[in-house]
Amino acid sequence: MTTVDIPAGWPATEEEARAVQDGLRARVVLDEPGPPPGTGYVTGVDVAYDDERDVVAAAAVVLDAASLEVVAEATAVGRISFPYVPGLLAFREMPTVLAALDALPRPPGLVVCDGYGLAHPRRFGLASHLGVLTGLPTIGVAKNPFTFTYDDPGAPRGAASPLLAGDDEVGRALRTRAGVKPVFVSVGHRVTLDVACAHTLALTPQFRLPETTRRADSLCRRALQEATTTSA
DNA sequence: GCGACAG
DNA sequence: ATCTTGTCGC
Repeated sequence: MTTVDIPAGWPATEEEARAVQDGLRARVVLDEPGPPPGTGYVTGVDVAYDDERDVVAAAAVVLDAASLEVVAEATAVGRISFPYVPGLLAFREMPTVLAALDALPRPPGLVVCDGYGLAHPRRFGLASHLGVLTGLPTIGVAKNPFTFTYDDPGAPRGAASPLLAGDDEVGRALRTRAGVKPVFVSVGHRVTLDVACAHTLALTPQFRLPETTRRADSLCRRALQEATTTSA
């Protein structure tokens, strides 16, 4: 497990953070299909917080895309780098997530984020942000529709409907388990929405949320517990 | 101006 | 995100 410092020059205000998003947004690549689902590696990243102690823990878990077995994992802990502000989540998670990815013993392949990519007030959610900073293909799979609207997809697994920001399709509500609340998929970087949804379905053979985020979620919680329980 | 709002 | 055990149900 590695320890991270907040990068020098990290945005300190909402205004600065929004300016960073506006400056980076043009670097998002949307015309690449992305890695084919079911092959290579897929990595889940997630973060857990202890606001009381100002501690954040991130985890990156690499799965074999075909078997969904864990082949590598890494964690990082640091100080909370930004308050939670809807639309600025990336500034809260990025430094620690980047450190966890760096600590991985092998390339991550496609990265699956817990949150949004293109589906964002300025079309630059944390998945897009992470993709631009790392150059990796990324997607976002969120548990809530945020400020967007959608028609409920049909009940069967695989059913989907557009996630809308006004008239723009910024993502998709995707049913990963029959009769269960859908997840909300959006493109991050270097992946197509169709491919992002295909990956999401490949990663949810049994549960609503992708195996990648389930694995990363439990790992970062353990890392946080350890960092909080252990002295120092 | 007020409320809602990824994690 | 986080506070939080057992319990109802497939």
